[in-house]
Amino acid sequence: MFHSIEKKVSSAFHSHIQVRYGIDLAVPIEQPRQSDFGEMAVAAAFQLAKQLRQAPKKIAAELVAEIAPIEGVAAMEVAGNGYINIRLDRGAYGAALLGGVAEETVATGEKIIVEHTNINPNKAAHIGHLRNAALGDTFVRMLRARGHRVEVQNYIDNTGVQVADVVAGFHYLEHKSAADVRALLADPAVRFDYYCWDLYARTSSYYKDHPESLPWRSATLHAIEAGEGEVAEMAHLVADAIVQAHLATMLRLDVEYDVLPRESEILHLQFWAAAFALLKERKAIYFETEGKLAGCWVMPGLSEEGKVIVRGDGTVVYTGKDIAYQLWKFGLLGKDFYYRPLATYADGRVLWITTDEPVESGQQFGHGTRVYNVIDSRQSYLQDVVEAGLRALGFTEQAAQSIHFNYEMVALSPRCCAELGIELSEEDRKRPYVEVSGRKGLGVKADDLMDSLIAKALDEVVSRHADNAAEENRRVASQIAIAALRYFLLKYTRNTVIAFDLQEALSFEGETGPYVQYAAVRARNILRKLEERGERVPDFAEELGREALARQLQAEDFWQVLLAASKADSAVENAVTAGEPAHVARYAFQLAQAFSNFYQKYPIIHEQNREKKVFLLWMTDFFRRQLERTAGILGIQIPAYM
RNA sequence: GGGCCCGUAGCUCAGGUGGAUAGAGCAUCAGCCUUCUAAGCUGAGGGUCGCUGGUUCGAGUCCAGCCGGGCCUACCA
Repeated sequence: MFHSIEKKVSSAFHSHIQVRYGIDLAVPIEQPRQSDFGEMAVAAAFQLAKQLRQAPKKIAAELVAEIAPIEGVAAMEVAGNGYINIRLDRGAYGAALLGGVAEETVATGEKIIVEHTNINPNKAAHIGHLRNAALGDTFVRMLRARGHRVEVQNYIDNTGVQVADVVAGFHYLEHKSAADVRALLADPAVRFDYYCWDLYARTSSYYKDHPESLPWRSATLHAIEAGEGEVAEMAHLVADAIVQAHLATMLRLDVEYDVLPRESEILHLQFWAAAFALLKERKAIYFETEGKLAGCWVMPGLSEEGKVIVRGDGTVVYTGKDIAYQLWKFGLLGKDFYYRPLATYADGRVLWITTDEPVESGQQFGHGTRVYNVIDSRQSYLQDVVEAGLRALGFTEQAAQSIHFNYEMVALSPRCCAELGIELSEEDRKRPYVEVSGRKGLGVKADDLMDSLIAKALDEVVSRHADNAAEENRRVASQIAIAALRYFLLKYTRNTVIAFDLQEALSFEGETGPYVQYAAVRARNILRKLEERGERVPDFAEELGREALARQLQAEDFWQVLLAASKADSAVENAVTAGEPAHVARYAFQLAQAFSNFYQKYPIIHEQNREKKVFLLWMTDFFRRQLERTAGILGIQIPAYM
């Protein structure tokens, strides 16, 4: 609602300025500094002042006097040195909200692909992966809330070095066969993703201490790329099992996907071969014959020595396969995967996975017009290489639509490491924070963190609702824990390094997910209590006319609170434009805060005046809906009680 | 050496394309539960927006140069 008036005001000013002064000026709508200045502010007079060489104040006065009335706007006034403050017609605004005037969405034909999570399937997920998934999933929800068509892809790098290292660990260090790995998988006492977590760290450190063993890696990679034999079979076992573990972990956070494109198919279905041929043909890469990169295919330009795409031993680096994948996402490769269903989510949506066996699934994925790759900032260089690859192939438009949705890493503070019993080197102890490293086995596992959060939440829930069924309490505790975790991961803007702090992550008070949930639960309780007392929730449209609304909304408190609640669409739209899920989180918190205030200050059920009571109930209901919707965009559920 | 990012209250962080008196949470202190759930609310203290210049009517925000920190610059991702 607020958003559509904003747009109306902006375009009214834009066209008036165009006609009156012949200037094409984008007119942003600002928030006045103080709420008693009005609901919107326009600073266009300052911009015009430069071009017209007149005082801003004079121009502002002219604009206010000459512009035609705008629907929904009650008054405009010049303030300060040339601000134009705008006051809305409160009764009309309330009536429109009550009438449920539909918010227009931006339905374009565009298909947006968001790739996120993308964890190497060789070990349990850690806190850093959770940030990726929370950001990606929330951004998807934001886009969908604005009416965009979005496809969620989670790329599975099942033929890369990281999988190879775990397989090499099984094969060379533990002398295990495929049958042994199978037995391990079947053993209920073994948590396979945790087992691999340790094995991966062990193998990595073995390579470090015994560089002469590095040929193991190359041999393993070759075997995996060839796709045949014992080693390749082990790689499949490991990757498939870990993918299942990751999906389960992410599902705890309500993160779901549409399709899992796998790197093995990129190789087997000759995606890479096709991309390789294209890269060679268009001279985007060259074969190095001398120097230390002799024998490699190299893409020049981005760093001093160029980026190796094909190694001296003939295997492809991840970035090479990523170029092929990126081409496919845009439908530029002229090749396609086959798909088979992997799982069905609770709402009936099917998760598909790629396969190299020709099957007619009737599914089509890819062919996006815009692609967001949710990948941490450390990989900016690699993402630049992928983009440069597209450009070198002549796909400049698609290169421009390839968006690296980057974010800073999650790190651990030395204090946090101490609390978690993680030993640090002398050097690391002096740092402000230490990188999470799967290679070093250094990090907080996602499932462990969620378990701690749930245990803590359960304590709180049981202390308040000891009488409720244990199962109910567990469900509520889990919803609270997930809300706390998602909010914690989302409240930082993308380019802030999160120095993970256990105390802060475990907090359920202040600016947290549970605070938002609590406000929504209270709003629901009011409506529930009303019915428990034998009263009915009124027919708001019936009882609250425009005059009544105008009367009630004269109270500044009520008006401000309603205004805040009505800005959900505006907040989400701005957050989409900024590419910043943190903005939605902040809005949700502010909304909850406004309601908590309102709740504290005004008894609703006990209000004696009928009109006021109905009005307060309507406000409560409207708040509840907006809060639930916004929380939903953050992937936060509202528990039945708290 | 080159590229990207960060520096704002004791701590952790927000501060749309420059604009009105720099904000929030935590922590600290003082209050509020016989009244819709205290995971809450009210109030207080707390700031040289890293430093120095520049652009401008106006700079936390833009530009330059410093200082401090992080990441990348791999035939790992």
